[in-house]
Amino acid sequence: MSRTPPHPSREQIELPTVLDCLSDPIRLAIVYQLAQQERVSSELCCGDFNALSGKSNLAYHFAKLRECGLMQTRVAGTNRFMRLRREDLDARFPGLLDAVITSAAKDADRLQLLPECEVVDAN
Amino acid sequence: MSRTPPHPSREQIELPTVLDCLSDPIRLAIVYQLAQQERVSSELCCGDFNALSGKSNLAYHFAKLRECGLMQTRVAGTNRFMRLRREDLDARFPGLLDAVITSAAKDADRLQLLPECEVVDAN
DNA sequence: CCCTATGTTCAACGTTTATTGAACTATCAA
DNA sequence: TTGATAGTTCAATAAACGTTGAACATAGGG
Repeated sequence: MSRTPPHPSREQIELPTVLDCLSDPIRLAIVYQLAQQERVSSELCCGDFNALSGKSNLAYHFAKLRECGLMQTRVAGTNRFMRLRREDLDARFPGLLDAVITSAAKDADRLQLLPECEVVDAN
Repeated sequence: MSRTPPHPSREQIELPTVLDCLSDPIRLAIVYQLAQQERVSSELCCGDFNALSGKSNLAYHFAKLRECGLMQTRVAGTNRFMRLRREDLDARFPGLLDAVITSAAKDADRLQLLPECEVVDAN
């Protein structure tokens, strides 16, 4: 349980897989929360998402997000820290991640996302 | 079989549903093809997608695309003409559709999309 | 060393999904 | 009216998906 799990290379990241990953409400909430955390340029660990679902269900969604290339997992002691693969995603699919985050932010209440911070555009 | 099928209103269009719809390779190809057609400001009918799959399978995907709000279906005689709901989508999710189309265009060969026209950015 | 905290893995389950072919409906043209 | 064309609907099937709880692995603190 201590080794870094496998990640796809930048070129292996596929559009349909990424979209499918983002289409699940729980995973979208995870990505949204990671995007908020980007502003503080820091990572989050599994426990920070406990509000979203049970531990084992979250582990399932974390694996999907990692395998599709949306996020990086770093193992540190008994914790796993994760962050968005912003650079790789922007290189492969320019503007996509930002459009998704912005759209999610607009619908934050409908999607039951944490308000967390102020949002760019009011509508 | 002659009445216009139901479409969601602009406000009823949901982000996860749209992303899920776009995550299927056949539906992504349909949307991509409709986006190419936008340049000629014209519509396409079901038969124009016969290269992608069988008729009944296409009808299934058309229904999904319509129900999630990605496209409009107009009935004319024995034909159904469709177009992207560009305005509604841009209003709800600014930049999202363009980012998806651009990303798909970059991966056109990998996604087995028709080359159709020239593409904005080479990479 | 034990105990606790953090996460993963596994088997089980019920649900949804994409795909098929056959049957059907509707429109148009001869 | 007959036939062809365009597309939908239905039932069936196999695969994938999300969720659960129990068992497991690992690391750190007393």
